Amino acid sequence: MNAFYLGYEKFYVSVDCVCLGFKGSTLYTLITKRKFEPLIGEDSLMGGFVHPDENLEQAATRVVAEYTGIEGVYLEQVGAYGDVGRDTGERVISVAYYALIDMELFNEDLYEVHDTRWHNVNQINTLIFDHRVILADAVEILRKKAANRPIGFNLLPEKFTLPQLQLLYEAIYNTTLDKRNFRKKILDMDILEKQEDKDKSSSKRGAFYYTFNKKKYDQLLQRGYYFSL
Amino acid sequence: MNAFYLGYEKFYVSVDCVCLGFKGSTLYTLITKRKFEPLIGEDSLMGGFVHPDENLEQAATRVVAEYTGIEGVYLEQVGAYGDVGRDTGERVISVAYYALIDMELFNEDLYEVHDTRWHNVNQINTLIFDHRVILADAVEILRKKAANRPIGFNLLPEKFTLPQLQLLYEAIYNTTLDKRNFRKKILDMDILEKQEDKDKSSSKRGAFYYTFNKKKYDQLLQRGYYFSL
DNA sequence: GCAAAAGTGTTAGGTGTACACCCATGA
DNA sequence: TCATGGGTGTACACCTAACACTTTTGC
Repeated sequence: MNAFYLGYEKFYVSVDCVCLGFKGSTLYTLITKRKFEPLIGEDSLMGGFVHPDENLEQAATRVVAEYTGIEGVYLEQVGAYGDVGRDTGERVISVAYYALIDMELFNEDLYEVHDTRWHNVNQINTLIFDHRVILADAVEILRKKAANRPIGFNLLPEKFTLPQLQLLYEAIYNTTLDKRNFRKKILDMDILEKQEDKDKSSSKRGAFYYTFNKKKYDQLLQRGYYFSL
Repeated sequence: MNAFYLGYEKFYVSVDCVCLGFKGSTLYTLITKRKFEPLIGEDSLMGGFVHPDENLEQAATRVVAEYTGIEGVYLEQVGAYGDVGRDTGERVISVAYYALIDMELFNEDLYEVHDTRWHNVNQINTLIFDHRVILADAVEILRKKAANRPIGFNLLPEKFTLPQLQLLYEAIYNTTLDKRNFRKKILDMDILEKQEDKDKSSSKRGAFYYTFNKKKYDQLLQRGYYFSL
């Protein structure tokens, strides 16, 4: 116990998690109804207080698992939010993370348990406190990151098609991309494995499945290869 | 007072500041000797505990002013660091910022007051706790940011020369740049104002001074102009 | 007059972008 | 057989990167 520290105030510290998912051609984020006062019942990001025995990222992992049923998701820190009046109940300093969720793994039983729903990222209205800012910052960081690192795969099932992947990037960047240019670029990176089978759910002809080859990706990274989409 | 919050633990929250400066052709960072136990006397970033009545950025501004004598520096958040054992005294969650300092404004009286010194960023050895990681992360973020936003000017005096500016970018990216290409690119952005007078300190011929035109820069930003260096 | 840094244009190669048609299949 | 989405190659414009010589001036 160090005497020096004693003169200073302590704070509640929480983590707030932006859970992002992708389905069809739109990006979704999970929103829950706040369970306690103040602002009980209002739309909110998933949050929780940090425990004394866990790191920040562990806390975020715990919260995401609690609300989605998925362990070990891809997490990235968005930043710390500590304005004096941001939480209208008490002074709470929050560390925000975004999580990339494969929506196929989401446990739908939890919809009721926590009163959650997936919302189109571009159609979010009011959220409590500064959660809209956190959401906007998270999406912004995802955009930048996705432009140099192939992290989008975390939003897709293990097997996905190129049209699906393109729709994902179009949703992230909120734009449209040229099919031929997109395919050329992504295939030239040599980090995808073409599968034998096809997804026939969205067309008669069917689109070949691909998988992300993380081993190849890591090798290329080490050789200083620069990815950009 | 909300009953719900009461069940949770509170934490010490500090800010740690990476003060970056530039002189000659090298990037410097300010390092201080820690003033209290544990690890008293060891090399450390500038830090301080957050006060109940201030935001995180205000805390960082306060700490930077305390150690440099400069108010209102350019600040950017690096992230939150909260591993359980990171501070070997108590559990402290730290929010890190980097500050871009015009070294000409630095108050040298403070060298003694706080036992500080400027060190070449590339020649930092051991720092306490996770401060080396914080420093590395800060420089990394600066590099990325400097590539799309002309923030380097915050490291230079109001009037600077193009050779100086080039040396700055070479220091940030740790590389060498072609003089003609660099000048063309930066002048084409149309955010610099050529002055009448020259800096004769580094050559007989002298190099023209320039100033950064923030108004023009903001206009271009609003028009969606994309900067990149 | 010479040393030392400031300043100045052009070209080739590569990268990004625009663009249109055929293919496979189920209904 | 036709409607629907999957899959493929090329040409041009632009941007990046490489490169060498002249100018100024204090000593």
